[in-house]
Amino acid sequence: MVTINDIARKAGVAKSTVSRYLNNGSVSRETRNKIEEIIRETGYMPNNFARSLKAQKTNMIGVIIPRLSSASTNEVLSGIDERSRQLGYQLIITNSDQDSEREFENIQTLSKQKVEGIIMFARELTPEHIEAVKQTQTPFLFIGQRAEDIHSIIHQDYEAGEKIGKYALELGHRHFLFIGVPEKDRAVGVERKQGFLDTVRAGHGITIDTIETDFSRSSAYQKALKFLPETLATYIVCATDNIAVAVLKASKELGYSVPEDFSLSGFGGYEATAYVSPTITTVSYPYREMGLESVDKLVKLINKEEVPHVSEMKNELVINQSTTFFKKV
Amino acid sequence: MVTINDIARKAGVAKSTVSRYLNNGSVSRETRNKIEEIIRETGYMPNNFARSLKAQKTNMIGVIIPRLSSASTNEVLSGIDERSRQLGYQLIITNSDQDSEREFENIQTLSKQKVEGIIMFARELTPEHIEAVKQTQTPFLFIGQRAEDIHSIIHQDYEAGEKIGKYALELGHRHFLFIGVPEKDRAVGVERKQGFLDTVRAGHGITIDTIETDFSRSSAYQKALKFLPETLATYIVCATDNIAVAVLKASKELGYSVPEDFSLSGFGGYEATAYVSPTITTVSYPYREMGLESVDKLVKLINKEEVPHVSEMKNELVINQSTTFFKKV
DNA sequence: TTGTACGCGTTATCAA
DNA sequence: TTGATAACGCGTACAA
Repeated sequence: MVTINDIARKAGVAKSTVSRYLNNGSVSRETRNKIEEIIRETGYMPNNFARSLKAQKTNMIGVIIPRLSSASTNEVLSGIDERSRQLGYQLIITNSDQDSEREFENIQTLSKQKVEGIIMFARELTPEHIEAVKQTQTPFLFIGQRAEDIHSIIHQDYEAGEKIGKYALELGHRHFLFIGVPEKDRAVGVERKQGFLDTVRAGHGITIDTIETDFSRSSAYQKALKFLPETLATYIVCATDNIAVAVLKASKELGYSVPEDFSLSGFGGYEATAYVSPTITTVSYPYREMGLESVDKLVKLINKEEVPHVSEMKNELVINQSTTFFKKV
Repeated sequence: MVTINDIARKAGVAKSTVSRYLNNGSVSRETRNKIEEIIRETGYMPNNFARSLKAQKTNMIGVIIPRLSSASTNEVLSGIDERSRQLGYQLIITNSDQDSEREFENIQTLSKQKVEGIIMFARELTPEHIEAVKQTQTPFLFIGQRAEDIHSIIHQDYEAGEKIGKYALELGHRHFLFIGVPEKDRAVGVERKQGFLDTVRAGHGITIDTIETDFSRSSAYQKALKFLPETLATYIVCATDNIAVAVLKASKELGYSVPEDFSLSGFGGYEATAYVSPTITTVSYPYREMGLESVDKLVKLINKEEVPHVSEMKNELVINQSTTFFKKV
């Protein structure tokens, strides 16, 4: 490897001079030219580790994501990438494969890398998670789940549930089926659902059935093949767009038509909802903006500025073709 | 920051002893216990930079991707993540936003980080790219595009095109429309297309029209709204699954039914092709395996082992509902 | 088993 | 403007 020493020797100057050239640039024209030439010749590149070691700063931000193949995650990630780049931070993205053990590991790894801050996409939040984060001295930000004592940035999931509930009632529906996910995920499994339930429960003559699945399309599809023929619901609320896409698929397979036989909606606002037929009514979440904001917030944390414990991102009902007025049958 | 020196002082031993404990572990029971306790108390974590600086090894692999929101990219990435984890490498993922300048930047950045090897998802490959890579002393691997002088791992795109061509001919089709992408992307824009063209051209009474779009769904959708009413083709070949999904969407919008009015196929084998109706015939690419193999190959490069310049990944025709026999109209 | 001393590549301080 | 030197945190000969 070619080091600053090599450059100095070949240029016939002290390495401190080369260093000065590299940073301030305040050197004489003559030596500057000489150094520039040697650097070009040798293809020298400063060693970031030595630099970080000295400067006690890495300019790196660590990100922990649950999986690499999620549309929403990637949107947020894209926002994180953009903003951190603007701010001169280098990103280290680690994947936990939806496994808590690996989440702990990744927190450790990133701490050892001496990243200046960590952003973690939270799924379920156990006491061990909180503990692991507190151990770390590194500024920390959770995305997606509200956490005690630790800063977080979340969606208004309860409100999103309310929006769908209100909208469905307005359409005249009274018989609902909610396809949810496990409650370990508080944001999606509890709040989103509760917002919906609290809203529709307020009405009269309402029936609400509930089914639980996971975040994968395939599970939702399999389950839908079973429950669709049995349900009396005229409006099916899916906890995510992926689930909605899968249920729609199963509906067609079984010969139902949406929204004639029942209305159907999701949450998220993924691109996929716009490229199926009918297009799916959903609540659009500002994923990219969330990524931008999360970096802003983390950087404030790094700089020890005051920031609110929880930041909430607003969302928006998007009405598409998959929902329509209740028709008496 | 708590360093190995602090631990040593508090434990009343030399830092070399602590270091030995950290690495070999060969210390007396007594000191071991003492050190362990102090480390637990202080939450000490070794500084990876100092470590890398000393060891001249970072155990990091750099990855350059064109964008964060691509299904195929993420599948490959997932494979890369899995294998590099198994092999004890830490991943640094950087995003180039489909911009050549940023690709060069990222190559630089990763080199400075002293990653041991770089995997880059290639889009278009210019002489500047080749030059930038050669500048770097870092072992380098291109994914997705064949490159002179530089190691690469690619799909059998030409063969994939052949498969679709052969299949379409067998179904009795004679009038084709190929929806392609710019030729800057040699793999998809040239080879995939050429494999198809060379195959169907061999027959008689064939007509082939060609349209060019980009990789986004929205562009393909907009264009499809225009060309679908005009085309006489009975089989539409889309260069990617995303394009196929968009064309299918436009077809429905316009009142056509697939495959009754025309057959339609894509390339890639994305999950999305299975969750639309009709499901889309495609060629399934082994993205995840490609990720695994690319790490294997890069590691061999790092260890200066002999490896073939180009590795090819096989693919497979997947027949779904969007294609059927040609029916005389 | 333990401790001393040095070097990894860089930057910062201070004197020349 | 330049150069000598110390320091960042760690690992490792080598000596004790």
